Amino acid sequence: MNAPARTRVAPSPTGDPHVGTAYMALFDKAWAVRTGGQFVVRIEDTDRNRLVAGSEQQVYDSLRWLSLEADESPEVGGPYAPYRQSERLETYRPYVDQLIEAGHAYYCWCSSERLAQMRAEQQASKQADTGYDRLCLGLTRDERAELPGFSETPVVRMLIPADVELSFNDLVRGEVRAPMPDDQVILKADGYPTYHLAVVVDDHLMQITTVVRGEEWISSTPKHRLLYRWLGWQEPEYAHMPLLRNPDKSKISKRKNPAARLLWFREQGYLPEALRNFLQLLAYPPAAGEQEVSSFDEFVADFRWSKVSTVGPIFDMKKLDWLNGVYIRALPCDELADRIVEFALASGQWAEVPPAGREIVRSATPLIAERLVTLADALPKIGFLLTPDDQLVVNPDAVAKLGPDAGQVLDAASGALADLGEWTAAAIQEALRGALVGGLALKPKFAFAPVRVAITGEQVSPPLFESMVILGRDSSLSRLTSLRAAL
RNA sequence: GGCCCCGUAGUGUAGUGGCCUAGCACGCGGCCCUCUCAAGGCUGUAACGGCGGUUCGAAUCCGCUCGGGGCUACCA
Repeated sequence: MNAPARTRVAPSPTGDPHVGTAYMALFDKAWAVRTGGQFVVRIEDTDRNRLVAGSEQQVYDSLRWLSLEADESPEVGGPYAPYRQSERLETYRPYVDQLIEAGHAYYCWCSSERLAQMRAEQQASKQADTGYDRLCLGLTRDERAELPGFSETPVVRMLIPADVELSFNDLVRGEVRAPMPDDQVILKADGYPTYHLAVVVDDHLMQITTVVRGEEWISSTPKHRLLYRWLGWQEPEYAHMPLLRNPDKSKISKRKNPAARLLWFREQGYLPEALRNFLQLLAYPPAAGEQEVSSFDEFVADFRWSKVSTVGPIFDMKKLDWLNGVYIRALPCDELADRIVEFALASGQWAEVPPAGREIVRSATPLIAERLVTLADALPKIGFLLTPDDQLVVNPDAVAKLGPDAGQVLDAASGALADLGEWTAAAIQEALRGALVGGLALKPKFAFAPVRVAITGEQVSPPLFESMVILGRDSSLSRLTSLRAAL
């Protein structure tokens, strides 16, 4: 058994929460729960230029929506607060000074213009190593000021030794080699730390034992390990997850893929448990004989890092649709009905719950549960039940496809139903079968089509007889009559 | 350009030298069921990027090659 792990997800509040945040959080949380540890949310807001108001709250809301609540976060607090990097600024500075004093870091006054020019030249000359050229290394401010490309406010850079260790062990991939780093900036001119410094200091101070992050960080890991060593701290374990992809195989992005926005799934009417299962599947394929549909508890019970995939998966929406259907069908009908109502309100399908709306949704949900892909599909399917008879819109295409005997069928149906003793699905079916299939010698498929169009306005609908029960006898007869008159 | 990660059907994958004439799921096609559409049942389709090794034997090991991705910021 493993020691209790502390894991963390560290989103940047730079817009709508990214689906990758939930993806990482799922694996973070799974490992924390598995080992009896804690899952922490830390907000990485050191990039002041890209901050977006409200984005942080959306992170908490969407993680809660997915049942991936943090044990510690800026929202709920915790023993290692503050959990927001912008509130930890004074925390980082002493370590920077310590590194400078020890000769592991140095000031750099190069202007961004000079840096850009240097990079361009390196590109043009197709030089092998493209890192910072160390112009400022060993110089005082005044010495450096004599040289071109000077900027008054310095940054602090790491002094990467030539023998930096490039290999490390990864929980998912085993032994991994990373590229040679350059003299990375760790403290920006505005006094904010870069990710590299902040992540190491915070992870250490917050006692994070297992760093779960995207594959794109593999190349930065040697820098982080160097900082741990210089600061005399114990390193965490690393788990680099495969990157989610767009259909064109590039790293998933909001520009190319609406599903890169975590909120998109909620807006589309996906169930959080289905999305959670889907995200799990992307990086944690079932072994032979195992099920794809699995709960979070089952996921946790079985969890092993070695089972995590190393290949970046492309989002397969068809699979998500299928999974969502599986979860919808597994929900108790009353709960599904409540979620449909909730979704209708949240999405704007309904401004408010119409009279009898909730009851109608409840009684109609059993009829449509197995016909739904998302919650968004529900209301359109039962709109005819929520519409007053005189406002029912009958689709002209549906009418056009009816046979020439439609009028006769409707008359016979009305006749059979007018004096029906009990208004139940079974009784309605029996009466209509007798009158149409038996009486008019029609095939069931053609016998019921005109009735369906009259009742629902469409060619395709939830089960007809059950729908008529919900609608009631008066409405049903009135609709049969209206279509008869309109033919 | 340099370094790193990855490469099984349309998609996600199982597979760690013989059990693989390559399994599963989604998708797609067919049939059954059936008041439409779904759901469900049965069934079909389709893949080891390429080339060389190692071996009695390779999807599995090695080399090269091709392809995709990532990093190469005072972004994370």
